[in-house]
Amino acid sequence: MPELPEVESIANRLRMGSEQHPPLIGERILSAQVLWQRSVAHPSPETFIQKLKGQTIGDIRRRGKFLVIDLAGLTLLIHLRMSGDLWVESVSQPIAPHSRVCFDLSQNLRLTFHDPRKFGRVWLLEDPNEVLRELGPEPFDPLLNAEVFSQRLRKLHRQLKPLLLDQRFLAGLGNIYTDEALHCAGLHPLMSSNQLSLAQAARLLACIREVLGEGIRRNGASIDWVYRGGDLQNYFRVYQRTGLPCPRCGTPIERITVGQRGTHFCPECQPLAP
DNA sequence: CACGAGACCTGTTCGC
DNA sequence: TGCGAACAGGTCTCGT
Repeated sequence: MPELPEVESIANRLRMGSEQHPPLIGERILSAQVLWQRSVAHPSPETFIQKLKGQTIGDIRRRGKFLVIDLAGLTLLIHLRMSGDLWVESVSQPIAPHSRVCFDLSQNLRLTFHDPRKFGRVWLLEDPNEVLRELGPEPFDPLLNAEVFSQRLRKLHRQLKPLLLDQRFLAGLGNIYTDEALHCAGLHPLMSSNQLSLAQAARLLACIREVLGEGIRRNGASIDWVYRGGDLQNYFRVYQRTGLPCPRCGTPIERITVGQRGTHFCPECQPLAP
């Protein structure tokens, strides 16, 4: 589910608080419960529960699609994958179905990792880089300029869509924002990365930042029963718009499957060079 | 190295 | 109405 803008929105809400709950910074973890064992990637659920007890929440931030929660000498990483979300509830509430890991906090608060599809994972690590070092650069990293991006694209021979989804190449893009960025840049999802000119690479990078920035401003996208909060879904240009007119030229949007992912594009604005 | 398929999971929507 | 198929914001692993 959540891509960079959704994870950033969630991290911001947990850190700053909202109308529903106070900021979680400084909250003490009184106890943790693991309701689905495989949701804890590391360490064992028993050790996870034992080490978390009495910890205090430091900063809460985002790296790629990971939520990063600093504790004292330990870091809690959470990846929401397809259907994960984080809820802040009262400890007096019954535990909702599909809750996988619960953290009971001071002030009668409970942080719940809710994940119907069970794909999400949490890690408790002394060194978060054990997991995070595999990630590519952040899309907004100022060191990632057009020249650097162009060279990274050019030294690989990969289709643009699967490449942009590869978190080792760039951290944070998922299916929605990749389709939107490729449409913005006028590039076909099957185009080979080594064929991009410097100008095309520069445009693609600018478009990635534009669509992610719009997603962050709108607090992400909310689709179906998963994740509520943002409203970017009302502004999609191609994603889930198969057969509807391209907002730029009016040609019906097409849907193909690339790397087993639904892929939406405008055949007029995003031609595939021979 | 690059790509495709299968696995991991549950819930919703679509087509007959 | 019922029921199976298709689909869903992600990632890993294996085979070619």
